[in-house]
Order: sequence, then structure tokens, then C-alpha cells
Amino acid sequence: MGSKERIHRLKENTKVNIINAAHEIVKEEGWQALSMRKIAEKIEYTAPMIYEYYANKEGILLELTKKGYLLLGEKMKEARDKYETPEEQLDAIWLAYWNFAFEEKEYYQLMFGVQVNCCVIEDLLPIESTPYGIATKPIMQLMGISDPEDDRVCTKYYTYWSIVHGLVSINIVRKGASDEINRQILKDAITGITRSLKS
Amino acid sequence: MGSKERIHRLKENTKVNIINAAHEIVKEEGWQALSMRKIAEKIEYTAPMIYEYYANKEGILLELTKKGYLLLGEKMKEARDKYETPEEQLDAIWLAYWNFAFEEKEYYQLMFGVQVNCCVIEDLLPIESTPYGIATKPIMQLMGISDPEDDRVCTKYYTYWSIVHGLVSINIVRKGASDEINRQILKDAITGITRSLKS
DNA sequence: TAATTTTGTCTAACGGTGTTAAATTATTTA
DNA sequence: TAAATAATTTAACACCGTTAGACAAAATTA
Repeated sequence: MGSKERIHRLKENTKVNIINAAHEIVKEEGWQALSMRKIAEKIEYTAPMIYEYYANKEGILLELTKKGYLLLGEKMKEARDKYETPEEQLDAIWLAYWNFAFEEKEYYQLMFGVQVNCCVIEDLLPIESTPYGIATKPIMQLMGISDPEDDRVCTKYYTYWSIVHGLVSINIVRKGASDEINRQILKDAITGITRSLKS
Repeated sequence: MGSKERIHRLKENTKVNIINAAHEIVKEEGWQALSMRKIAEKIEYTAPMIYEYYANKEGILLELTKKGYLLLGEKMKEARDKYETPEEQLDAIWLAYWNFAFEEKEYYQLMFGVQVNCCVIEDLLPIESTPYGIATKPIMQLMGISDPEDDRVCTKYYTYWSIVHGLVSINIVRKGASDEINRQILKDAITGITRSLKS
């Protein structure tokens, strides 16, 4: 009497189908387009059926988050295991992380709360009132560069911005490290970058 | 016959009221709770009225984004103008940015697409399969530390993560710098942090 | 085999969303 | 006062997540 298991296998199968359908929809149309009814349509059921398999929409998102972490972990391990020295390993690990973020953009957005949705505001303020305009001036001074379009200035600006923004968003979406650690990172990173401007 | 202007002033006033109401709701209940009907209720009108002042909900978000950028710019300038040397100015500028992010969290989330909503997944994977577990091992090796709970390890991990995540999310939400510049930043930052592990 | 219980699935509905068209009320103009 | 214009609301549409109840199919029991 293996019918119990057959049925269980079938149920497990539609559970996976739901997740796959959701992932497909997101890849095709983005997170804001994901709805229970659309998932149902894709697996040729009606929406309430999904609640037999997942408590609610958040349950589906949680499952996808898990899958994302699993995948990211694999990629990072794979990259690490190609090298012997910790230096090379760190390089490879973070490059794998970087690649994952763009190859599996949808997963990344879900896992780390990156919204695409937010309004893009370009050329709306005079340059000297934008963060870019304000921060690049002292950068240029320190580097002895007068052309604000210089790639070296741009690179340094983005380096500052990335670390501060990264630290901020990690702290907004999940309570990251402690306050002291944050201050330490911020201070270390900024003085580090600033020092690098002068050499 | 200055009634035209009086009326214009009044209209301008409710336009501002709409924005203020929206901002209040978000501060009280978060972005996911912001709805046209709630804004309308707050300013004691009905929802369709808002469309006389803003094209749609996105129009309201855009206006709030503008206000956010303005405010951030002011704070950064204010901080900068307290110092003379570019080193001190850069310190002050990015500290002001950091403070803005938490003092005006709602603005920051809107401006830079930081979602709070995303599922928190903790203790779901064995530590050696998480990004933290994978990346801290070579960090510990390089630093000559065997305790994975050591704050110095944690700090360095967050430094790596912040810069990579920051660069990633900047590139996901708005097309940031060019690919070459991104690679440059990534490489510079990672080798920089790695070098700092050994001293 | 027939009756009964269980299971799977769907329909219909609730209260919410952004948005639009039409109706209504208030105000200004002639 | 009557007509025209502007301001505001009501009602509706199409969507959303979610739940309760109806229904049919399958499995179990008598």
C-alpha cells in the first residue's frame, strides 16, 4: 500500500510547482506583479488551493528566500574551493556573491530587500546640491583633480557611497551588527578610502 | 481681484497637505500602509480629490523623493561647512549621510529602495553554509583569530559585506556607474580590506 | 457492493487597493 | 436671478490576499 507515499509525492510536487511558478512570474514581470491568482493560473488551479500548501503569500516568499540562501551559499563555496590561500578565497567568495546578485537578481532582491520600484530622480537638483556634487568636491581637492567627470573621482565617490549605503541598508532591513561595530566599520572604511585618495 | 491668487494659494496648500499626510502615515505605519484613501481621510477629502493635485500615487512618491533629496543635501552641506580641510569634510559629509538614513528612515527607504518587508531568515541553515560562515573562515585565518565570535572578525565581515551589498543595490535600483568602474571599486575595496586584515 | 466519511477543489464573498467617469454640489460670472 | 464653471463626491472597475462554504471525487468502512 504505497499509495500514501504516491500521494505524498504528488503533493510535494505541486508544492514545488507553486514555488517554481512564483519564481517564473517574478523573473518575467518582477516582484510587484506576483499574485496568488497568477501563481494559481500558472499551475492550473484556483487561488485558494495554494493555501493548502502554504499558509499565505509570505510563506511562499519565505520558501523562495530559503532557496536563494541555499543557492548563494553553494556558489560561494564553489568559488572558495577553487583556491588555497585565504586571500584568493576572499576574492573569489565576494566575486561569487557579486555575480549571484545579478544572475539571480530576483532572489537577491527578496533576500536583501532591494526594491527596484523607487522613483528615479535625475537632473532634478543642481549638481552642487546632490550628494554626488557635495561629496566629490573634497574628493577632487584631495586627489588634485579638477575635472568632476574624471573616472577616478567617480570611482572613489561610489566607493564611499557603496560602503555607507550598504551598511545603512543592512542595518535597516535586519538589525545587523551592534552600534559600536557599525561606528567602527564606518570610521575605518571612510578613513581608509580617504587615505587612499592621497596616494 | 486677488481671489485668483488666494485660491491658488489654497490649492498649493492642500497640495502640501497631501504630501504631509502621506509622510505622516508612512512614519506611523510604514510604506506598505500608505494608500490613497488613507491620505484622503487624513486631509478630510475623498480619494479621487488627490488626483486633482497629483497624477497618481507615484506622483506623490516622486514629490516625497524630491523632498528627501533636498533634505539630505542640506544636511550634508551643513556638515561640510563646519570644517575646512577636505579630510574632515569627507568625514562629516558621510556621517551626516549616515545620520540622515536613520533619522529620516522613511525618506531613505524611498530614495534608495530599501525594503524592510523582506523575510528574515535566521538559524535556518548551518552556519558553514551561510555567507557569514563561508566568508569569516578565511578572514579568521588571515587575522590569526580562532574565535568566530570575535568582534574584529565580525567587523571585517560586515565591512566586506557592506561594500559589496552597497555596490550591488546601487546598481540594481539605478544603473549606477559603468561596469569597468564597478569592477574597479569591487577589486580596490576587497583587496584593500583584505590587506587591512594582515596588519 | 452500498453507504459513509474523507479529501481535494472550486465558487462566492469580504474588505482592501489604485484609478476613472459620471453625478452632484458649491461657487463665480453675466 | 440664471447660466456657466469649478470643486467635490458617489459609484464603479479591475485587481489584490484571504476565508467560508459548497460540491464532487476518492477512499474507507459496513
